[in-house]
Amino acid sequence: MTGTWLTAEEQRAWRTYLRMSSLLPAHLNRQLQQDSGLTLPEYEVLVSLSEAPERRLRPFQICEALNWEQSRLSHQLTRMERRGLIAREGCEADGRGAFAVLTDAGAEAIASAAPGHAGTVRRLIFDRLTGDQRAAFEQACASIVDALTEHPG
Amino acid sequence: MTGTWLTAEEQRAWRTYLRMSSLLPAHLNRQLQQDSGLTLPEYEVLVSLSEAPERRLRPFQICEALNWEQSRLSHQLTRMERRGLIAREGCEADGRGAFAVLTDAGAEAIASAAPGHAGTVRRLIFDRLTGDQRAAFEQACASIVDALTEHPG
DNA sequence: ATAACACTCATGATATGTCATTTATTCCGG
DNA sequence: CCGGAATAAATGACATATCATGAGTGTTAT
Repeated sequence: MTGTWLTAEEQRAWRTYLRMSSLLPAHLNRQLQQDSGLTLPEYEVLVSLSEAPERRLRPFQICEALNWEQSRLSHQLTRMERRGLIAREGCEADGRGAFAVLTDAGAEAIASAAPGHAGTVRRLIFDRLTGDQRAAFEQACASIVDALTEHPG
Repeated sequence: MTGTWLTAEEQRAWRTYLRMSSLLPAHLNRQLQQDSGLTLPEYEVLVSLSEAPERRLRPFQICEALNWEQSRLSHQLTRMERRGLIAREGCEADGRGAFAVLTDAGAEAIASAAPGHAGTVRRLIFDRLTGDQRAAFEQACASIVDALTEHPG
């Protein structure tokens, strides 16, 4: 279906990407886990909340921000609530809704984890790319995101 | 730890990447699942085997090819064996070892899934990148892979 | 008003991934 | 040879992700 195969260059690029996409999250996850006891998904949720007004967001907003499935987030919030990183509150404006709120412990955790994580990202990635490369990389990622979000089907 | 934060441009690039890295595998996985009943991990294992001499590889070779953890592969092979996609055989040359062998059903599955998958990858990614962008993207991925594999620590 | 539909979120079952440990074998220095 | 270290692979316990579904609430057209 859909015609042609990938060219040799495309194949090579694609496999390089696959390799990277397998190694990078695993590495980041371990760095984070060892240095601060947080997992990468936890970190991402905490970042979202820490940047939100009043340290709180509706779950569906977190889903949009992170491009997660609703159910994944719900389970994740349950675990994070159990660990004291966030709390759940009801939403007065919308009876269906809820809020995920950053606890003090969560704020502390993200504050202490962020520098090490950011440093790792910078060292692994941005220190090794020229400005042009960084721009091209971002552009490529943006194109792919567009392709995935533009036509809903 | 490790000093400076990310610049605004780096942040933006990084978040774009994160967005892409969340959307792309999910999309590919669904396309594959719906069109051919295979999951992305299954597909990757089958590709490795289908390219190997005699359609067989030692598990540790698959791990190297895919950068997977050994235990993940072992569980995956168990599931794929149960589904009839691969078979396990002993290794005469090395008593500890084993072989994962592509079955006829596995070969059929990968053959029928590959064109659709490749087409999706091309359409989502390579059709939208100029040659320069593709090269820059590959280069960026390669740099990251280097960073992650060079110094074992 | 109210019925049909859409939205928000949670849950349970299942699939998948990770970590620590175990078993069996090979490799290598004495 | 032989004993200790390293390698190959599997396993069980647990963490996480996905899928299908359900319960409760809002929204809208008639």
